[in-house]
Amino acid sequence: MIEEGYAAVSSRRVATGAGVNVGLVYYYFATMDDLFIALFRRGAERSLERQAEVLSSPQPLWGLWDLTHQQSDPAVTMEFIALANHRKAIKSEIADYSRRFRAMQVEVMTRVLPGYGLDPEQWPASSIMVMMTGISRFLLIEDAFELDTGHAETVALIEGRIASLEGPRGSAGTHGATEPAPLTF
Amino acid sequence: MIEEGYAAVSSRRVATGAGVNVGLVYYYFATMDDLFIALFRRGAERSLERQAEVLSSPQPLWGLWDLTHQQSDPAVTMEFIALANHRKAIKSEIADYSRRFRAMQVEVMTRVLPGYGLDPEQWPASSIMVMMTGISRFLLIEDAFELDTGHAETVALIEGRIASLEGPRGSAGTHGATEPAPLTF
DNA sequence: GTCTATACCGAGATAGAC
DNA sequence: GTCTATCTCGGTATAGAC
Repeated sequence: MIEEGYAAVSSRRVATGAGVNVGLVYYYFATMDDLFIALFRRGAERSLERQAEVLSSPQPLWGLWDLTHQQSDPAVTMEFIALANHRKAIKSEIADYSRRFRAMQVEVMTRVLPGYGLDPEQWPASSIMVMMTGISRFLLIEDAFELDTGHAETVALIEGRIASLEGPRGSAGTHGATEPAPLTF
Repeated sequence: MIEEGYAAVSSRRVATGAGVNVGLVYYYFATMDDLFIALFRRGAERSLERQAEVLSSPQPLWGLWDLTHQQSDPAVTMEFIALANHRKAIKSEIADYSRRFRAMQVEVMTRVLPGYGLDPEQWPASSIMVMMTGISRFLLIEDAFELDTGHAETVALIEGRIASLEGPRGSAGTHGATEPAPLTF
């Protein structure tokens, strides 16, 4: 899927890769869509766990930011999104999990951000999450195309804001900046 | 391609859709990749023209922001990105055009943003473009999945910043805010 | 330039033996 | 559970007549 795209994932190739017969693939997964959904679900569950971990850390913003840059292979994500464009079952599966990811983020951030001196009226937790996620995903996609115009500057800018809110990366406990950070995310 | 994904685009179906014979498709496009590249190029050229237009308007920030929300069908974009993951020729085609889009944006913004009172050290034009593009693309993708948590808030936030720099949407000439806008993008 | 005809392959999926 | 065998379809691509 990563190397050749979802269209290259066939029952025959899965069988061969597993050292097994084609019929057996259909014994476990009635259709190829079922197989894709099982694959997605397994990955999503793992990611949910990892997100829960970093969100419960002393520096959830740093945790989330770093998580995107490490974990998520943008290629496989793009494949699933493309798949979802024309397979309803997969689309709703992705939508369900995305809601859970977002809900978990917003729940934590709504509690944490005011302590950082961020006015929730001006900087709603949900917006912070949408913007942060959008930007980091976009950076990864561009990376895959070897596009990097403005990337270093953007990373520096975002990480500067995170640091002003949570203190330097890895310095657990020093967050809750003494001088209320400028409201500039 | 939009309805069923790139994998559903076959020489046979293209031929049928065009009311023409399969052989003729291969007469014009030696391989299906050539056809995809031609398709992408045509769309990209049109988009480049539209971008040039809005960038030369009196409110280039508003123009760019609105352009993403109107024009770009995220579905077809996703399909091309997925395609690019495993077809080198398409990948480099997309990369080339992306560089041209970004270069055009940065060129204009580097001239324009200082006049808005934005310090280029703190807010490099390239970063503004990366962030704005990333966020608006992300919003569109989520929309396709009927996810809208935080969307309204984020749009309000971004549009508020644009308005503080360029004045209200559509009010050409009133930009260059009289009171230097707070440096908060 | 457009068509007919065809070669060849791999896809999804099922039946039925073991 | 696992395999063999097979059906049916649609994919890419080409040769060659018109």
